[in-house]
Amino acid sequence: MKKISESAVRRLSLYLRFLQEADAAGVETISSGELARRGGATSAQVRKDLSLFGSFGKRGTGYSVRELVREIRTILGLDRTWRVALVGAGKLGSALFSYRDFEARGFQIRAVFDSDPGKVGASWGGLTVFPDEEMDRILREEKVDIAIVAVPADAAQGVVDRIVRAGVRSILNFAPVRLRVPEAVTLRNVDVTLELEGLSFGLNAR
Amino acid sequence: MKKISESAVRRLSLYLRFLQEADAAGVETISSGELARRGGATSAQVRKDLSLFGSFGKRGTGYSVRELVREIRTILGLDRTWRVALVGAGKLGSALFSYRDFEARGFQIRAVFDSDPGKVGASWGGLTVFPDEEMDRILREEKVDIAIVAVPADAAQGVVDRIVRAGVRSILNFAPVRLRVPEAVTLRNVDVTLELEGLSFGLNAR
DNA sequence: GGATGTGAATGTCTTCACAGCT
DNA sequence: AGCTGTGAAGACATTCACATCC
Repeated sequence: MKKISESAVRRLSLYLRFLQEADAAGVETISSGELARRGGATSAQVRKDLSLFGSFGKRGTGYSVRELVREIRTILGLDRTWRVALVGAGKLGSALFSYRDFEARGFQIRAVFDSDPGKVGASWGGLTVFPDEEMDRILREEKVDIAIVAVPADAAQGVVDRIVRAGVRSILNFAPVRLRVPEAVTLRNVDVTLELEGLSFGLNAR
Repeated sequence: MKKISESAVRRLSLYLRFLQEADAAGVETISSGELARRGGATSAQVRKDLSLFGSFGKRGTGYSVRELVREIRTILGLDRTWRVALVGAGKLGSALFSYRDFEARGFQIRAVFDSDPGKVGASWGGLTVFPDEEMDRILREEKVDIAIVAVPADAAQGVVDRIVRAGVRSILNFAPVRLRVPEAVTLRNVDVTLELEGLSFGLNAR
């Protein structure tokens, strides 16, 4: 299969969001132009992105909203649920945990971990917070697909090493640090400081 | 001046992080190769990125860590403090507020807002949480440079419109929604759902 | 000798523009 | 006539490779 760029995947997610709104609003058909307007792209871009995966439109008419929703969900792997673990039960972890939009999109949090004995044993919406030492066992038992890392920067690499050893292949990291993972593991970073510094650059350059 | 890509700016931030660690560890000189290894790039990339802004190295030797830290800080606008407002005093807002690493990097939170009367009036580390209605006045009084939006998706566009009207030109948005802002305003998005969906795509494609 | 700075070459992503289908 | 699907062109970003300087 062709190599798909990260930005193309990101745009597909955005298209999907808008398409789901449109579907809920009863819209049946949509053109690449309309989709582009709301997805933050050009119409050619939309068509190119979709054409990477197939021919979903009708010439002269556009795309069936319903059908395109189904197609993109399949492409992105959102036609199933993913089993997620949250590592780090601090303020950020808590905010992520209670952000129930994930659940709605098929990301189920199955386990929560923390290294702080003061937090271990607490009950989080039916889940018990487990100590880091139990990670290997539980990640395997729960067949976790994706781990979210929300620990301080200096603890992140150790945590990630554990996660990798437990066989988890996808990691979303919130710690502001560059982590090393094996080739076979996919790592994404959400780095708020980096974003702020980007804004700083933009403000500075005027 | 040349146009600088967003990814180049992001890499500069990463280089800076490592350089500051190295500086703290007493390292005086560093080569593009070493910097690349830790910054997640190639040596040619490092040199190219830096050359966009000047010639900071010595041939045969490398770069002075101390000097390069100073240069990159200047380039990114981190040689000053930026005045930040936080809009949304929910769990995410609270997590961001207590994340004191921002402060250390020159991003000072000067005001907090929320639309919930139950939260308005609370004291957050010396700051009073103000109602949305006061945003226009306070953003101007406090000369806020950057607004962080941490409100639910359906409230985000309204909040952003207010922020823009108050003259703030840089916004970091955490709501999972595509916002419209005028050309002159810089908007960055941190969209956790999008990142998870990206990981889903990666897992799915095997 | 060793590492920078940078044109040239390569690779990747986006936009153009139009043939082809409905 | 209208809108998709897609090669070709163009823009942009990365990597190569080497002359240049410390």
